[in-house]
Amino acid sequence: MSVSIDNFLKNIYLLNQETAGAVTSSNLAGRLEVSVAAVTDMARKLGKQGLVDYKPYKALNLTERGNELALKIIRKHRLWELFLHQVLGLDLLSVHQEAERLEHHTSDELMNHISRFLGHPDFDPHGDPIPGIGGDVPSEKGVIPLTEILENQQCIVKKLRYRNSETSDMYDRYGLMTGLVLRVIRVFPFDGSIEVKYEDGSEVVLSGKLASNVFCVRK
Amino acid sequence: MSVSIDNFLKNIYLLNQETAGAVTSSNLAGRLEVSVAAVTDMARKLGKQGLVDYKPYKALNLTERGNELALKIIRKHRLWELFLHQVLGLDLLSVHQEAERLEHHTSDELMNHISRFLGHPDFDPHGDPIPGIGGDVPSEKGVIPLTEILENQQCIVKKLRYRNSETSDMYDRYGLMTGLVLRVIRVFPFDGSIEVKYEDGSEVVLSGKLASNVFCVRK
DNA sequence: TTTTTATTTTAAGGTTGCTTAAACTTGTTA
DNA sequence: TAACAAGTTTAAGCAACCTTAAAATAAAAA
Repeated sequence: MSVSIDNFLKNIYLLNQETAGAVTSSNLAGRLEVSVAAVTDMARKLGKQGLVDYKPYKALNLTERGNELALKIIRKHRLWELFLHQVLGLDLLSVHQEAERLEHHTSDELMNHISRFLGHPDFDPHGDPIPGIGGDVPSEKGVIPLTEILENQQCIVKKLRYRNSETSDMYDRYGLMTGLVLRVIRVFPFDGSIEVKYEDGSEVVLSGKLASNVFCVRK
Repeated sequence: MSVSIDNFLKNIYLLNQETAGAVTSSNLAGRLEVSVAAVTDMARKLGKQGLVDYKPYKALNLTERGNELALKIIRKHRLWELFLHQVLGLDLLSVHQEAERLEHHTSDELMNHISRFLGHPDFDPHGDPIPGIGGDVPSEKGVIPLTEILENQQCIVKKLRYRNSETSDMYDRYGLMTGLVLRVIRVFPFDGSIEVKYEDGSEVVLSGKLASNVFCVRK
């Protein structure tokens, strides 16, 4: 299984999750940073191999086998992230970049060693679920965007979406991290921004866009 | 830097060390498991890039820059080996196979984290020296083959050469590992085999060939 | 319904790292 | 010294994965 195929399958899966909609060639091409033609080629090829359900001009879907492979890669990615963060102390941004490469070059055996070392964890340091060996994805029941928390309710941050250099800076600026306890003070309908209070008593206003990427459970 | 180039440089370095002689295209081809023609191609290409000193029909040598790169890869390989063995408990054979892939996909930064985590070690679990960030190779002064130890002398095993499924089985069979203390009881000049005594009092005879791959320091 | 626009596919071609087979060097042997 | 054997290089070609540009299709607007 080549790195290209790995990434192709993985990103169909992720794109499907994130947008909850049809995965198009151009979406995927943008995400993989290759031409749309390259996506068509690969889709047809993996269609023949029974990993992707490919019909010309139609949305891309994984077959059951394709899904299994995608989950395997994602398992490796997220276990590496947690390991590098927890054991070696890498920051959340580096952790993603390293995992992005290591995930393709790690045997199932090594990954299981790492999983055992970590106590078979369910979530990575970004709050994303780590698929099990059998492909079962830990449930994120009750995890909702911060924007759905009502005024005066408390919640615990579970997940910060889309970690990249831009969002990472924002998260750091506001001290947002998984496990943080917040109370929603006010919601401003005007622009969707949300005023929250930290446990230490300090208060800040988060933009609606930022808040929609912060996921939490009600307390 | 591609995996192929990494491996090309690394194996010129290692072959040079091991045979202490000229590295030929066919030697290298055998080791890399590619055709001789592929080696010629790559040699010419890396010659142009200033990483290999290439002259047609002559032995292959690394330039200074090529040497630096080779040492960087070897550093990564050996740090991974030690880490996987010491921290995750993988056996010495798996450790090599995993490192063989991970070495090409690990950033310098991650490697430095691992090195720090391990306390900047000097030797990997096979007893091979781990090059430093600056490319300095820890000295193996006083490390000699077991065949050079005289009768009735004691020594400490420092290194078991050529770990593969064949040798590994032998090493396991005789309980040979780095750190082991041995006393040479008798040398049989007939076939070069050597009788040794373990610390627990048990005695075995090692073949001359096996003994020549066991390296140690006098005690 | 026809036309326009956006998206997708096809076609042709490039690069990398490999292959086999033929041609060529080199060094040794007769 | 001529010829041979071993080893090396060159030549031609292949597969994977990508590119750009032209052709085809689908979906939306007129």
